[in-house]
Amino acid sequence: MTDDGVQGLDPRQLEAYFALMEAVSLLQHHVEQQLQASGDLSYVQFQLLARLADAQGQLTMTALADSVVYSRSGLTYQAGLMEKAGLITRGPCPDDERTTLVTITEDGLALLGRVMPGHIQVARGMLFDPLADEDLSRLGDIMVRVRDHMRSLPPRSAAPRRRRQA
Amino acid sequence: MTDDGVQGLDPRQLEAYFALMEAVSLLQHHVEQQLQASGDLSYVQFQLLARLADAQGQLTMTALADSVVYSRSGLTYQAGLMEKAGLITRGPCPDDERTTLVTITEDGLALLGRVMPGHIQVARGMLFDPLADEDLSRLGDIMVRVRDHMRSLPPRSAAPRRRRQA
DNA sequence: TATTGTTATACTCTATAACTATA
DNA sequence: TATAGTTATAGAGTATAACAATA
Repeated sequence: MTDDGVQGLDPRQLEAYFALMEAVSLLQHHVEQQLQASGDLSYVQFQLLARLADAQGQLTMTALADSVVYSRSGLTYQAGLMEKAGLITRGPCPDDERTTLVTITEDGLALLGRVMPGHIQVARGMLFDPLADEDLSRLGDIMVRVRDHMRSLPPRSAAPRRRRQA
Repeated sequence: MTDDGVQGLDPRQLEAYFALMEAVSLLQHHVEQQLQASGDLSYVQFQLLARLADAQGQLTMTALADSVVYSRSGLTYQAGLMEKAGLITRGPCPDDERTTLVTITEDGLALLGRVMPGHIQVARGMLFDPLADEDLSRLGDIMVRVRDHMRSLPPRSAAPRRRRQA
């Protein structure tokens, strides 16, 4: 809270932060190109497929939007595209008539499987190659902890700003 | 998912990779909101200002575009906005008449300084808080190495796709 | 001929607000 | 009244290609 360096962050911290942001930016760029080339998928769409696969194939729109940090209308847009492409289907939910259940199709799963190898190869070439095995363990351990911490912070698809007048 | 590892990446590597991507996505989101709120800046614009400041205030358009991984036309667009906002100026280069030199203004530097504390605070709250000092050193060390490796890979503003017939 | 930068254009993505329907 | 999802819309951002000027 005092101010040595920029607001109490020492140069070591600053460097770590900026290196992280830059590295991931570069990685994202390449990954996006790979996904586009190999499966005509944007990164968001890839994420959506991955989440669905990870959740036994089904999620509600809201759950899906939350899991990718996304507005619901944005998800509706993407879901429209992906449904048209045959990667997912949308259907009613037996428990709650308001809810839409998104289901990944066979084609969606197949595409995910087809795209994954190249995706991973990019990650390996850019991220893992320059790291020793030990580094990787540490990085994994650290980032899992960080991610879980971040997840525990308040989300955002829920109430961007309303909820202030009854 | 299918198993026996996805293409030779063991689950540990996969988890590290996805945790990294998700954490940085979340971080980016919050940082963007902070920049917007505190300085009416997009993250790209923040990066541009930071690069310029880091380079003693001046860079050519191409150098700037490269340093942010950006198309030159995209940079022209952003530079237009930022010039209009008084954050940078563009002028001729004495050495090479083709080149445009981008210079950060006093206002640009001031804005960068004004925005930085909050920016860092977000990074601290989301990234550094859950980490021990030791973790931070490791993360910094690792990511600097990774970033430098990535930088050493072929860039991209130079020749997007042409250069295939001489 | 190659390179720097700009322009024109077309398109994708994203979010906000208004709306429908259920709970 | 609150929530799930969609729609309409408007705006920001990005890239590609064509272009002008200089090297």
